[in-house]
Amino acid sequence: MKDAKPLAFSHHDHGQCRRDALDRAEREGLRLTKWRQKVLDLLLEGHRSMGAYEILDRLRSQGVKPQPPTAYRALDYLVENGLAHRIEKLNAYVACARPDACERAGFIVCKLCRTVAEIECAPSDTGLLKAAASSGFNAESTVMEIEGVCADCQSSE
Amino acid sequence: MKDAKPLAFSHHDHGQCRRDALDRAEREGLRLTKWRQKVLDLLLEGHRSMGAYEILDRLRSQGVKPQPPTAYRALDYLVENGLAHRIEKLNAYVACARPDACERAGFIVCKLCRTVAEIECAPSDTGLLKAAASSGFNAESTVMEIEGVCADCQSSE
DNA sequence: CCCACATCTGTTATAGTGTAACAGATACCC
DNA sequence: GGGTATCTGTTACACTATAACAGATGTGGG
Repeated sequence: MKDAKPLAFSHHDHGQCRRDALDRAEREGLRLTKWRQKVLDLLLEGHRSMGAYEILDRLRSQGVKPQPPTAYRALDYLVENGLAHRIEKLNAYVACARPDACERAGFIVCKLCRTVAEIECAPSDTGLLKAAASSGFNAESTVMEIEGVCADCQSSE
Repeated sequence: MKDAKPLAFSHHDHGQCRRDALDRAEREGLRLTKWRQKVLDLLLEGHRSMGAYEILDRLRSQGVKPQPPTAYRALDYLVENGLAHRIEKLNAYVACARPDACERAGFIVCKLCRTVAEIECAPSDTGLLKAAASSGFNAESTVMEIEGVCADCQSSE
């Protein structure tokens, strides 16, 4: 069964996640400038989502002093180009974990540790889309998130 | 076909929507205090979502001068008790349009006029839930939203 | 009735999230 | 090498949301 254990919540070769993301950026000729690279690096540390101001703090602890727009610009670019996703429930951002299928992504979000598992959702998962289409609605983006508490956080409560 | 035309995007007896919501509040013995009543009334004017500060402005134009916590308290109560929903994509709130089935609700959200159609999503719509359960994740809430432009706003662009 | 308790309201202040606007620097391409 | 597009730095501000505490109101039991 596919996705029996969402990646984020099981042990895996995370270095591979990182390489996949960087490979993809190169294949698609994306311009990873200084800030974009730094922000992506932070997000790729794991499958934990980070708020824009947490990212800013981390950048500042590296000796540079960027302002909020710097972080938001980098995040906007990464999201627009599929290297990251925004988690609406948390007002936070997470690296894309499925460069191959980052459209139709759904997210399992632990509200305690902010870890995010990215799941590929089949088109049939979105009865909403049919209802939208039937009324002439032009769909542009979808949000599918489940929020709760992951197994690790449950056992350490 | 059910939901062939989402309610919010078609002409309908909106008075009935309003009565359904108020009936439900009474059946469940919910305490609709002054502010909760006022805020619910505003949301029930239509199927348009409103931000907390838009609600505040509307309340203030009625002669009273509530502060932000007043609006947020009323909204929190309405959401917790199923009389309203929060739309994450818009940081906004909308009256519940399906008092009979407001769990498992999904939303079709016009980003221009902020109208929101509420759709009942079958359990099968959430392959995410299976993936979550398989990793011992304890799901507490779900977000399902499609954002785009409704037929009306497309034709008047 | 009236007391005790829970709930709701009023108020101040502040935290957290996100953008507008504009000037200056850098990369890219012909 | 010059013109264009893109990216960066900076200031200031807008929007969203909550903490904390005092006071008012409602509710049920004796």
